[in-house]
Amino acid sequence: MLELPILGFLYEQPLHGYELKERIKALSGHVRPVSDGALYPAITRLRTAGSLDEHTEPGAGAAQRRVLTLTDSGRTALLDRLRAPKQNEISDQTRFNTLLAFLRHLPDPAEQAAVLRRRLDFLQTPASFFYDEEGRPVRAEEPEDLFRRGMLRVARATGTAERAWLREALAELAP
Amino acid sequence: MLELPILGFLYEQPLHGYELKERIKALSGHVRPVSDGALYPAITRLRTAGSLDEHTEPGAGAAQRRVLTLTDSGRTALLDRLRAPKQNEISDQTRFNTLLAFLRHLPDPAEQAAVLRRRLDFLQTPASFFYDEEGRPVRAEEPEDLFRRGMLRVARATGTAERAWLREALAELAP
DNA sequence: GCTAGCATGTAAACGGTTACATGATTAG
DNA sequence: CTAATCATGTAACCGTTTACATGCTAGC
Repeated sequence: MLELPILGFLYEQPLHGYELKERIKALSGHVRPVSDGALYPAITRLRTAGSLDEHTEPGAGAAQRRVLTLTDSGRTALLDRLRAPKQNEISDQTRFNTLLAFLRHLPDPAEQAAVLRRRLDFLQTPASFFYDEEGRPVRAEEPEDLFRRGMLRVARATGTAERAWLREALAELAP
Repeated sequence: MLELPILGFLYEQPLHGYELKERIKALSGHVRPVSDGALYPAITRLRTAGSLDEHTEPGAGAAQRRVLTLTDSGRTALLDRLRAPKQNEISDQTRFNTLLAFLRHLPDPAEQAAVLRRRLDFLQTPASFFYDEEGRPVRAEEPEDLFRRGMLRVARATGTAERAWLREALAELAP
């Protein structure tokens, strides 16, 4: 989960850990801060895997910076992950957002479109939220309580907006 | 994360593990299945904590069922968690949804409203997604690439729908 | 005879949170 | 002088995923 944004941000330019932390936090609207205990081990993993090179630079006040650069292998790893996301990166709202944030790095518009299409297919499968155990659609007014009606209403609005955007974007990518 | 839906579903009636698994999965629109390796240890934790009693019943085909019943202490634990959610249960979409699914169990409408208000306050704080590092609002057309524009557009639509619902719901709860 | 569904569990590995630890610079 | 920001790290703990393990019943 953390590795994708690390690779994604480093694709554009070398950065050190602290900068990565800022940017990853911004990706969630400054809502989900990245803990050091998650970030630095993730960097170490990627470095061990050969995706990252590092060199130190004097810090702007404070400790030495470990500036991280993406290797060719790291660049390939990023593109592979963007091209072939795992199913939970398609179905999970938050993970899919992370994917979207870096999808522009995929050089081929057809490959970008394929990812969007997977998400659209997922949002269109009726195996979902809006159907009860027997496959009957659940009406917005049906759930017994105020709160479940709210869940349904918000989920519907979100789905509608996202499907509309995905269709437009797909049209733009494959004119 | 798993403990809340377990307590929530058992609040209504005794269930065994397999049934809990089905219901928790349905809560996510059958998208996020619950693994046994998460469910059974979670049940054990809650039983050890005194939130659950269990007795066995013959299964409908196959193994014996361990039917779980909420204790008084478990009932209190659930209500406490609903009354005073942690901040990440307010800010995280998925977690907040889980909260909503069981919020009807809180007996006092004023307490229900307080939870909705926290979510509304969170959605209204401008420390968010839609503002850049200097606090300036980001326009929907501004981001450089198609995909980031999509993220923004969908996030906006979602936020608008949810805020509208929250305001209506709050009006209904405190007439 | 075989597969899908019912039903429960354990163990290893993984990734994340929280807490601990250090230390320099800059703005109030 | 002191708090915030910059900057990096480790260690204990926790919950989840994944894989392994077992076995019965009902329908094809």
